[in-house]
Amino acid sequence: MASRAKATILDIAREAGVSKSTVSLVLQGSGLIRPETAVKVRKAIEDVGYVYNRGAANLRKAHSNVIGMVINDLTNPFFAELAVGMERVFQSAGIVPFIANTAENPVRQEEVLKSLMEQGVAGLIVSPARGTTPGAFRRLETAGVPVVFAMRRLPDSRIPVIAPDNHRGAWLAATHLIGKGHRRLAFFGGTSDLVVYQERLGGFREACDASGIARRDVLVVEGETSRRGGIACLETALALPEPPTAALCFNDAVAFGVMLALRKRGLEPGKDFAVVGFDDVVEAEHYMPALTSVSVDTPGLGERAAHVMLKMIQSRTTHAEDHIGAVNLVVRDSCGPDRRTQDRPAGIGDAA
Amino acid sequence: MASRAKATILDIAREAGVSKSTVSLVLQGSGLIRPETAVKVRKAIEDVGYVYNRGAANLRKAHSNVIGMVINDLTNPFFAELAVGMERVFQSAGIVPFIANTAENPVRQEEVLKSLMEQGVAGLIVSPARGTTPGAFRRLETAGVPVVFAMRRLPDSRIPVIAPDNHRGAWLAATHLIGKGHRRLAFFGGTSDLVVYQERLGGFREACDASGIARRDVLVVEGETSRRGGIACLETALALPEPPTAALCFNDAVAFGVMLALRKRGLEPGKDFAVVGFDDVVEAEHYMPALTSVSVDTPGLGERAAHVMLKMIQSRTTHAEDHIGAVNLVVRDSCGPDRRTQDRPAGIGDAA
DNA sequence: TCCTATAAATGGAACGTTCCAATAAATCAA
DNA sequence: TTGATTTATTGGAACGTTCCATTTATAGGA
Repeated sequence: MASRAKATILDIAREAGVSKSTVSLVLQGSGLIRPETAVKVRKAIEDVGYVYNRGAANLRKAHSNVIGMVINDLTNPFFAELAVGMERVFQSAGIVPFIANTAENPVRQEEVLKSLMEQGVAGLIVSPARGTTPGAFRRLETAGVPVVFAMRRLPDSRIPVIAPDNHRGAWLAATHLIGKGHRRLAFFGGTSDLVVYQERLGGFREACDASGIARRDVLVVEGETSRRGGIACLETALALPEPPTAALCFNDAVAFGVMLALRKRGLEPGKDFAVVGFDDVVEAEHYMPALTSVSVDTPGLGERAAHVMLKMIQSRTTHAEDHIGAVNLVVRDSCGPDRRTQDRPAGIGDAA
Repeated sequence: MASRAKATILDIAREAGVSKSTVSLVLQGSGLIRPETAVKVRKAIEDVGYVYNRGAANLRKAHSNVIGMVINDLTNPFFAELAVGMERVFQSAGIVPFIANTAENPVRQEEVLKSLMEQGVAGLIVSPARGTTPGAFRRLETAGVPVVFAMRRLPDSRIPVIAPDNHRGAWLAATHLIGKGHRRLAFFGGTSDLVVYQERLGGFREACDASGIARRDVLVVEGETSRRGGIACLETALALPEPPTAALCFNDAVAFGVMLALRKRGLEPGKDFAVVGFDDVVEAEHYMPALTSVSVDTPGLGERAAHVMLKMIQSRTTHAEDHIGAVNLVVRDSCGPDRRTQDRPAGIGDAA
């Protein structure tokens, strides 16, 4: 029924009896056209079922209004929370961010970035996949497209980063565990090729060292940053002759896996083994037992990243300051005291 | 450092000493050009740091290669699973789907659809937000853009739908509950403006009627399709003089909320109150207790939707057959028998 | 040798928009 | 009235590609 060939501004112009330039002006909301003319044009736009062709417009205009969001794991609810924060600020700027998933695969990431660039994005917010090569963002840089890293960073790059204070978060968590009387600790999940991993492990180690925990009493098990990874980590740890009694997990997904694996073995998370997560996703509060976790204000970081992006686009620069978000430990039920401490009658102020 | 103005095929042509047409041919992988020439051109492409301008190309070409995916709730892991299925098939077709979130907001959805259309998408896979007006997709239709609905449908539209057999799934779940001896049942969550809701509630009702459960013994509580909605539903139900002993929930998120609220009241899900979910997201298996849920093969539906989309684009049609996916009930630990039945010594084959 | 067939490469028009410079119409100052 | 100024509107060139119709080079057949 509808006219087959799609309508252009020329069709609108004919319909409204004005020139294409006038239509263009109306489309851009220019104040130069007479209100009555604008009304007439807008009516014609409706009548012909016009769809604006942004591709054509971008041919002339300097900037598009598309912002891409490249994330490494869509199934991790953490990133959904991050995305929601960003969307809040982009929405009020009249921008619709497009989300693309790389599924932690650098090759896929390459494709995604290429596709986004070809689309002419105005900017990119990226949480790089693990194993991303240093040169992966070279092209973006030479093209002058503003890029912001969220949550993760690349070893030597000059791209601005929005991330939580990983070092401090891990330090907080470890200190808490030690304060509960634990003396053999573990760090579960993640891989050393991630900068975040280094930071979190660093904070963890620092707290252990400061409290005089011997190096041989801290166990580090690398693994996938997922529930499955957590399960695997716990299995490895408990197979050891002298297993740890508490663990800080790389993120909440890992922690959930650990709790699951504990249950499968008939152990009670929090009582028989203490576990702390990282990120504090909304599920953490609702788990059984509720997960103690390092809260990073995820939507807040998303908002911040979006703001930085907007500012970069506006000032047509490709640089910006890093932003390290404050963290704090949310203590819930997943980490009680060390069993050995617990066996003795515990007095008030029973410190480690 | 990099040449400021971005390179075009003309720059490549100059660099390689050929015509722009030749470059274009190489870009499209045409077999018409001599291999040595192709190599020369490809080198030039690298040298000038060229980025393909898809907007310009789409001006001439009939179809773009962008497919949009519009989902109503990014934070529901269910949709992440759906997206993952789709991505699998699109990836092998060399397509990067762009995901956009509407957050269950029809106004936002309007913006998202508009933006995607302006971008010149080749097709759209949509899970419409609740409260979507019937005319919301009119524009898409007149523009001849292929659209597929996933999971949700609109009352009177002719747009093809990929969805699970909601009626049967709910029927299965209700029958299971009744078989466990429950006589006062509830349906929690969702709102009647959703077609899916009608279908699921319909299957539920049918099973109740068939088993001779009186209408006044089935309670229907509408609510948000989220954890929070589930909490609210349970509160309402338990405030009643004769509360139900079991509930089928609109989806797993609601079920999680219900279990949570039960715990808060000191009740044990599965023992004191039976709950069944819908969708069977991966978390269901890992919950405490593990959630009995209607499995719909989410990634499979995603794949199917993507295939249908691809076929529609290829055959440049805007119609396709609906696809109703098989479902089955995965029985786990969240629904034991009715307490009253349980109080009596239960014999083998203790049927309802 | 010339003609024809095939292979490879090319120029130019078109796609739908924006933006500049130019025009036309309306208003004002003298 | 005339010229200057302001307000609305407009034609045309440009943006970076594709694709058609040509041209040019290469080879084969007589």
